[in-house]
Amino acid sequence: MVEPDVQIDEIDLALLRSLQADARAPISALSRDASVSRANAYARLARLRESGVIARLSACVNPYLAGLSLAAVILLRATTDAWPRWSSFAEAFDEMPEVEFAADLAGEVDMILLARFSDMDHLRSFIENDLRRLPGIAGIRTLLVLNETPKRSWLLPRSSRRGKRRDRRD
Amino acid sequence: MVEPDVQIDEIDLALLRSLQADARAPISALSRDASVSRANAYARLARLRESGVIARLSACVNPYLAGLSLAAVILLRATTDAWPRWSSFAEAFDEMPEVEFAADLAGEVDMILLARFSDMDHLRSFIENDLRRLPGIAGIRTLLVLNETPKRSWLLPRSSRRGKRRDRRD
DNA sequence: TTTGAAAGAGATACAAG
DNA sequence: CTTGTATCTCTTTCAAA
Repeated sequence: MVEPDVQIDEIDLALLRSLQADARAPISALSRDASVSRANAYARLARLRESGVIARLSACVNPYLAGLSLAAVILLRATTDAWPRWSSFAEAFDEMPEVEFAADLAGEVDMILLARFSDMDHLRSFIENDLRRLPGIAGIRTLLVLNETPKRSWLLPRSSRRGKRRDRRD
Repeated sequence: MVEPDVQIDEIDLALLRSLQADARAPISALSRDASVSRANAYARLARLRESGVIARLSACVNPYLAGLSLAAVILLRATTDAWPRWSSFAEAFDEMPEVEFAADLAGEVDMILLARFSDMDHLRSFIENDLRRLPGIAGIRTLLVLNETPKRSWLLPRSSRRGKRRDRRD
C-alpha cells in the first residue's frame, strides 16, 4: 500500500495490458504491440518490475477445475477493542490457504474475505476452527457465491478516464 | 463454472504452484521442482492449459502503483423481478473496466463487486453513471477498502485437507 | 516415463546510429 | 530511443532406452 513516485505512461500501460493477456509473450511481441523498440520495452519492463508495478507473473488457475468448487464471501465485524489491529488480522488471513482475498473496510462491515473450499464440510470447519478462534472477531456473516465473473485480472485505466478530472497530483 | 472431469494429482499441483509463483519460469525448472522429467512436465502443462485449469498466464499489476489508488467493495440488492438474471448483470459488469470481481451471492446480499478507481470523483461517477443506471438494482451499499492483503493468487489445496474428510467423490 | 539430441525462437547485453 | 548483432538459454519435437 505504498504510494511512491512511479510514472506510468501510455506505452507502459500498453505493455502491462499485453503482459496481462499473456505473461509469456515474447518481448518482441510486446514491443511491437506497444509500438516501441525491443530495447525500450525491455528497459521499461525491468523498471515496472523493480518498482513493483508488476508484482509478479502468475498462472491464473480456475479454482472450480482445481478442486475448490465452493466459494464464499465472508463479512466480518471486529470487536471495538480489536479495531486498530488490521495488521494482526491480515497476518492470520495470510496463513489461511482458503482465503484468496482479505480487506479492511470502512462502513457497516469491518472486514471482508473471499475464500474457497473443496466442499461444505471444508467451509464449515474453516468457520468453526479458523475464524471463530480468531480473537477480536465479533460477527461473521457468510454469503455463498452462486456465480462469479471469470475473475478478470482487471483492466487498466485508459489514458483519460471517463468523467471529468481536473489534474493529477501523483 | 463448468464442472468437468479433470483429474489433478500432486505433481500437477506442484507445477501449478510453481507457475503461480513465476509464470515465466522455464519448464526445466518447473519439472525439477515437481520432480518429473521435462517431457512429463511439458505434457502436463499442455493438458492443464487445454482443460482450462490454467486459465491464462498473466501479470499481476499493483493497482495502487498503477494509478488506481482507491478500491471499494460494493454490495448490491436486486429487485425481485430482476432476480433470476445474473447473466445480464454479469455482462454489464464485464463492460465496466473498474470492476475487478463480481459475484452473485446467496444471502442477505444479492451481488458483490470489487472495483477500483483513480479517485473519489471516479468512484462517484461510477456509482451515479454506471451502477444507478443499471435496471434491476434495488440497493447499493459502498464500502471503502482501507487496506487489503497483497491479493494472493490463492494457494492450492494440499493433498489431504485440514480437518476430516471421509471420501472424495470428484 | 525418462533421457538425449537438435533446430528454431527468444532473452539479454551491448555497440553504433 | 532505435537498429543490429552476438551469445546463451529455452522451447518444442522426436527418437531411443
